[in-house]
Amino acid sequence: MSLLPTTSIARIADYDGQAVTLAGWVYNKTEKGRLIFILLRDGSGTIQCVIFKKNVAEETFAAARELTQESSCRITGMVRADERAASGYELDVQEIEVVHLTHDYPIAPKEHGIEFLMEHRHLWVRSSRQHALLRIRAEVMAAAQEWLNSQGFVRFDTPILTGTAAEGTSDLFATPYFDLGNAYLAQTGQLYVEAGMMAFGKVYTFGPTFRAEKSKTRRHLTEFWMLEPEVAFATHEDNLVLQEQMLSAIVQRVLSTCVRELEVLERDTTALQRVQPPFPRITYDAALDLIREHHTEVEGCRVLEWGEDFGAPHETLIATKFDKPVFVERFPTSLKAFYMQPDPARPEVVLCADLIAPEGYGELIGGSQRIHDATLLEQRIRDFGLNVEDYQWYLDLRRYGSVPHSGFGIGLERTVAWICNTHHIRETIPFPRMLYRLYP
RNA sequence: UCCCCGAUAGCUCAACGGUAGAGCGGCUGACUGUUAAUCAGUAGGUUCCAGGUUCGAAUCCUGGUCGGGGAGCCA
Repeated sequence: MSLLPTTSIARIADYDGQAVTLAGWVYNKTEKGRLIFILLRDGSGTIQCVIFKKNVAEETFAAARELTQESSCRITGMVRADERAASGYELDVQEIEVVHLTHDYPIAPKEHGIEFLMEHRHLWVRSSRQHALLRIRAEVMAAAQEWLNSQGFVRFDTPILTGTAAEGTSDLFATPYFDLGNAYLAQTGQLYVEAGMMAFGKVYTFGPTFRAEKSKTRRHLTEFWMLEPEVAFATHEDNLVLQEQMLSAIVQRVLSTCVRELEVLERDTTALQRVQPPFPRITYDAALDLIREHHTEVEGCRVLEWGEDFGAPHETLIATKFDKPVFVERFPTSLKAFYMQPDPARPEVVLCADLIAPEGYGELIGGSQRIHDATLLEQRIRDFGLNVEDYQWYLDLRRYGSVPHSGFGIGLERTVAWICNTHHIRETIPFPRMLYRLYP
């Protein structure tokens, strides 16, 4: 066998005219008698390998003939630029080493139903479209963290097992926890990240969060990833600027580093190129006016009274009125979490904002300035019917060097779904957890 | 939790109360430019489960299971 070091397909252009060894899996194969084409993928890309019977040893041609879809192999050959090749290069094969011969790979190169594909998610992730989506997910995660790090943020990991419901709202997954009763899977790192903020100034937590709600839509998972930055001394205004800068940086980086993936997904990138600060802002009150004026344009979109929350149709309607993500700020206090700071000019609303994505992907970000006064915070905990004893540590943050501060949470899967323009967020995470999906 | 829809070959589907079918995939063969190749041949069935109606049920009825789309809730 060849002694050449293994080369990645992504770097094949560097080896034009040279012999290389590639290691990967057969993505597709076409036999034409004495000529065989093998489309090889190695995770970094795909390349067509060409085998002419008269140009190779008998055992090499025989090996090429027996290769099936998703068989693993090492292929040695000469890299040759070719205009007929989709990637611009082909490999003229000299040797083939079959590593493992696959029989009856379930996912054929044809249309499949979603149930079948979800049941084979562990194999489906090899397919080009899924590969592109998950590659962009990884890039969004890296872009977000590297941008925050460059701005002086420190990653501060918050617990997944918690003793109480953080916000006291949504349904939580419970699990027995030794002699301490139930533990709950975190629905947010919000409260804990505030402790980190008081220690490091600018922090973020990034990890899976869990909601036991029986949501059954294309925008919901029971396990999803959330990135939650928190900044000391930051006002509501500072918070919005941070959000639009971070999201713009993420989108622009994906545009520059994931060109091939966006092509695979057939994403119209002109809409993404517009994602630059500043983003439009409207108040909750202005949003109600907008809904009143245009509600007939979206099915199921009824006029709302002041104090009612938006439904999915309302968010869709608002999104259609702007060509960038749009902030809706200053919601009625009763609609939001207990820890949000009242607007000093209008105590009936809080200094918060939801960022609604264009193209009907719903709320990407929810953020707010937090209450920094211990007395007010304790009062709000009681008003919301929560147990003050559970929040003593959280109140401590306001008793020892309290400062105004703000933060937000951005849903990773919704962000990726929007950037990729994919219909359902279940394709933006390797193994989606949903109401009726716990396997594989 | 509520509303709507579905389950037939490995996959995607047809058969609409009267013999269980096609395409793709698999296998065999032909082919030196295919890339969801083409052509010929071939194998492949507990029609989701349990009852019921009927001379006869994939088809109609009842219950269940599993799944899909949406709402609410949320990110």
